[in-house]
Amino acid sequence: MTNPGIEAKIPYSRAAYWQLRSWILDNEMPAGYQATEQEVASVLGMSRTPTREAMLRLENEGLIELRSRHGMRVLPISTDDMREIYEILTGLEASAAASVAEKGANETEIAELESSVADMDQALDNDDLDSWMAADARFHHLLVNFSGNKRLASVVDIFLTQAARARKLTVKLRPKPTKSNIAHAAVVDAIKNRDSDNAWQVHMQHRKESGEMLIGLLQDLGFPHL
Amino acid sequence: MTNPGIEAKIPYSRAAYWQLRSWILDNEMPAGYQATEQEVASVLGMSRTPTREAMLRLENEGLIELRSRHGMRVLPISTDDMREIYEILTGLEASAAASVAEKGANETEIAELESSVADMDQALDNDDLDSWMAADARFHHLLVNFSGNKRLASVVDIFLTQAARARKLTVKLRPKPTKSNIAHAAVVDAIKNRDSDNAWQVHMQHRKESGEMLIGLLQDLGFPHL
DNA sequence: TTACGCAATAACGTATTCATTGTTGCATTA
DNA sequence: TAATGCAACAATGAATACGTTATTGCGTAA
Repeated sequence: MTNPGIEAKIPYSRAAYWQLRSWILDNEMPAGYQATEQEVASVLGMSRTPTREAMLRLENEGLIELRSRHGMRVLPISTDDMREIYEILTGLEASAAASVAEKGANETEIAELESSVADMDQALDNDDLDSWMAADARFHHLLVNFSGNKRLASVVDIFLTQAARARKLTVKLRPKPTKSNIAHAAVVDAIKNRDSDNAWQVHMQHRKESGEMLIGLLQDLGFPHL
Repeated sequence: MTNPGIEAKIPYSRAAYWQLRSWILDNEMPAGYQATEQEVASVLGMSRTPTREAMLRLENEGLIELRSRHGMRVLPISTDDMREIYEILTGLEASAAASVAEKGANETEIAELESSVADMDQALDNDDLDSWMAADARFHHLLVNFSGNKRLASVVDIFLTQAARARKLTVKLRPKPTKSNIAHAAVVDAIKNRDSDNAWQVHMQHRKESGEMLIGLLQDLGFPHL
């Protein structure tokens, strides 16, 4: 009735993928959660075929593990895993920052970046860590997208997703991320000045530090994994 | 009879994946090749189910595209694609080089790196570009593996694979890659000196240059894609 | 001749079926 | 009690079956 003709029918396999993904990221399927294909299929209300397809994709993206005869298992994230992930993100996002600075960003793009930095500042003033996390995510997202490199954006997204659960756990425990805001503002400045070396340098330093901070936190708090 | 008990039975889906992958990389299924699921399954001598699984994986890895009702299509690689891929490889491999230099490599590892550089030198003396390409690949492979970052190694591998066909096409046409050998040797030196900044710098510069050279070649030779 | 519409077809997405094989639990034995 | 062997079971990997729907080809009309 509504939307006559624009029936965007989503295939079951895709629906299964998004549903499982969101359950995992929301910790409704926490790290270590295990279930057979049939169990998952039943929960999703479909057959094993599209379920399997979704699980294969999630395995490729590093969120779950498939062990024959044991079904899927939601992967825990150890501090070593986080180290790997942050090393990758550091390299890739720094590339993106340099690339954006080199080719230059238009006014709209600059405005969007600045607006996300402003949101981060405001969130910090309000001690609103949820908003801060959202604005921070937006900044990183914009940055890699403005690089114009679709593959890069997609890889970064995959690893951000892998790290998402751990970040969610620690954001409340970390010191006020004042430095992050400053670093982001500096990256925007470098982009405005078309100074790609500086953009690279600043962003890399920022990612390195925040990665080390996060890993330190996880270790101190005794999260060997998850 | 032979190998009693150690029957390493490969699942059809995995066999299909490797078979298709090798056909694509060897250009037996050239860019643009198109076939339905049923056709591919018939060629592989199995049903659509494991075939489909293999195709999904190849799609995730960026080698083919799946279009409903049209089957799979081997993706062409345009110069823009190569630009994206090389930008990613530059960032990631430079990270790896820095990481290896920072944590240090043991004698065996150094020896392996040096041996691959030596092979590259020898291949160059003999004008044997196939051997050169193999030794070059080995160097890059060793480098990312010695970083100890499994995720990084695996992502690099995926993008190297995407670029493989284009590189194969151009290696015979490019100028003698003397600079590559020098750069690789310099990276090894930086690793030996535990100079991570230098390793980063040299490797990044090398990747940037060879990427630009390759893209220039593709453009000059009028390969808009493939 | 070109555009349009309809019917036949073919391909996919999903469900179901089936054989194979690893796992689990229990009974037996040292 | 702990270890071993066997039988029942359960989960997967693969094949097949089936309904839906986009595409293609042909005939008709402008």
